[in-house]
Amino acid sequence: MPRSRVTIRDVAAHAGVSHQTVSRVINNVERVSPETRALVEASIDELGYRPNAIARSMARGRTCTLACISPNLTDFTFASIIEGAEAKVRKHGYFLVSSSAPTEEEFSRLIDELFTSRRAEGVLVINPYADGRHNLLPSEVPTVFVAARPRERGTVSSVALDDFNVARQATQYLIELGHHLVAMVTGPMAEDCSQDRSSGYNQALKDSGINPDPILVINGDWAATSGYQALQKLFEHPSPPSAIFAQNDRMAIGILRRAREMGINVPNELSVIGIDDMPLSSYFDPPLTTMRQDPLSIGREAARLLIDAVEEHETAPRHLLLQAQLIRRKSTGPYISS
Amino acid sequence: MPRSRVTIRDVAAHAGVSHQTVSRVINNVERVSPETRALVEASIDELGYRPNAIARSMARGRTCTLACISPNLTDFTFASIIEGAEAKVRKHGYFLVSSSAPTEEEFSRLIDELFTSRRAEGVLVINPYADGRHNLLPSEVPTVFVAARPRERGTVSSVALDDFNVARQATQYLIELGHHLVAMVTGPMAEDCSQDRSSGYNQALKDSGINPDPILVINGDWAATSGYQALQKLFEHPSPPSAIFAQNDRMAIGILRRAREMGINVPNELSVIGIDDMPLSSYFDPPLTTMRQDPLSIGREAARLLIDAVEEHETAPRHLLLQAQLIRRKSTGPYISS
DNA sequence: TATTATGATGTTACCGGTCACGTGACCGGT
DNA sequence: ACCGGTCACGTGACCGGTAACATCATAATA
Repeated sequence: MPRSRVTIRDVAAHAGVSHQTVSRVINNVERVSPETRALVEASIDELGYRPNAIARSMARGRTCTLACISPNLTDFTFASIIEGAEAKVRKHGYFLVSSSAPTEEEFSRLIDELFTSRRAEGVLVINPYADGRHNLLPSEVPTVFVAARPRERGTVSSVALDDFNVARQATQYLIELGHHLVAMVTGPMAEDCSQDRSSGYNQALKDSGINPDPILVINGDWAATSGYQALQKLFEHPSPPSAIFAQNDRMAIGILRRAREMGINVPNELSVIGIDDMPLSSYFDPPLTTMRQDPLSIGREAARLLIDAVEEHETAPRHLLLQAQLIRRKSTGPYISS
Repeated sequence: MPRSRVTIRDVAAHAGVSHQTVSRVINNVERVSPETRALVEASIDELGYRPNAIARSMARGRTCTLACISPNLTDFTFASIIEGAEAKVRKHGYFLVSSSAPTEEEFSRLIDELFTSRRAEGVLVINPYADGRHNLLPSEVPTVFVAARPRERGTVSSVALDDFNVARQATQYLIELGHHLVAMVTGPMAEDCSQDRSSGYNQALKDSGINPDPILVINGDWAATSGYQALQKLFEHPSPPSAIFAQNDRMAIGILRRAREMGINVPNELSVIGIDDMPLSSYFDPPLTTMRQDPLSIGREAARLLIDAVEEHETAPRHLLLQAQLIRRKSTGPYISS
């Protein structure tokens, strides 16, 4: 790293003005005569001057760096959120440092590294878990939660899928197809998300005058395996469901897999719907009907809220709920009485 | 952002020493007496002092920030590489700014933003494309290429899958199962990766005394659709292959899909192998046999090389090739003559 | 004992910007 | 002609660290 870069004072000397005038030019401050401005700009070009972001951070006390902490970077939904946020953030002149923190302990360490040394100006927390991460945040750091609404703290903004409504629509769709025995496989019930999706499911049933049957609700853990096992359990009953709402696609895929093994025809004997629209979900057998969420938008919106908070355009916490779109594929079909 | 944070001089005043002594303590320089050190450390604790990373960057001329540029952040392989690199980099006290640059133009703009303002000390470029990205890099910036070996420039390090060897193993496996008509679906032939995988395939055939037949090679584009179309084309011939080596899993999935539609039984009538081991590839129908690569390791290794280059432990460019592991699932089986 | 080395610590400048304020030229109004 | 105000620009300090050098007491050496 050569220290030989041209500075504001080099430009000043070359243009025959003071360094402050150069600063004014590069910051587009008015109080500079057109001639001087032109002169300085010529010098800048000639010397190939570029402002040093570090020095600027130092002087202004602003780093133009935002952070994003996610349980991992590989999950398609998380990665899409990050991609959306990164693009948005960069468009506004910031950089995004994205890190993974699977555990609360790592989360805490990361927060420490990022903020006590004053590297980042704000943080976007992707946290589907029902844990205490929000308690680990220094209160003065602008924060936006994604994919989870921190219940107690009304002080930070959040962006999430409208879980209740999306689940309601998914369930409603199955009901409209004529199914009355509609089962559900949930995520971990400790998580807000799973609870809200469950509420949406119940609401849809009630709206259609169907009595929710606890036997038709199986708790899963988002992994495909748990869907696989859930189907097994559901079909041990004398009157198994004719449709299943899986709270995410991975579990839905597990259900499809087990159905194939058990010789259950999807969609003729069983309809399955998920949430997410993972990549290649149209390539499973049968192609999966699902509620497509738009994680890129979630990321973009979250970034917008964060930037607003950092720049204090908007101080009051806001909570955004985004919708999903029903993607009809081959894993769902009208109810056929056996 | 309150400016009210405690600085090195506050600590100095509190401990009754000079700020330089405090600097010595926090940097673990010897020349400090144990008593003074203890005194300063007590003051640090009491005041809750944390060094300001920006000021440090300013003074040292080092930012402790590395960058990673990838075509996107959502592809599972890319995301895993980034996750591996991020963890490694952070363990060494750096931060990683990961950005997506789908086009060369955006790549160029990003490089400009990252380096002309001196924010980043090195860059990790994930670039599977056969384009001119390496020409857009300032030559003095430490760089590591991932997932592509820049052909001309021997000056930057690289980490990649050993495409040749992995493809050879995949093909060899099919041959060992008794197949002689082994087809291949390639990636875009402009890319090194596709070429090397093709060479590996040819080598495996030659090793077994099988004459490569150009009719059995179809060019794809990595997308599932191209595998889908490839199968169609391959089975238009009077003597279709009994096995297909797809250069990635997505195309293999497309092949499986089309095979199902055409009533071709996999693996009895057709064996299919891919490369990658995508998530859920065991949930397709049938579960996909594939060569599992370890993108986390690729990321880690790339980060290691980059840090070495930045810290000049190692100046000569190095080129790492990682291996993959055969994962036997249900999409491949012994050759059964029809 | 005088001299020199050495370790512990303080002083001052510096990194490359920004900020607050100072200064002189020029303007219009009385 | 005098005065206050605005405009264009310069001066010096400052952000919070680090680096180079100075200083001073003490220990080792001649």
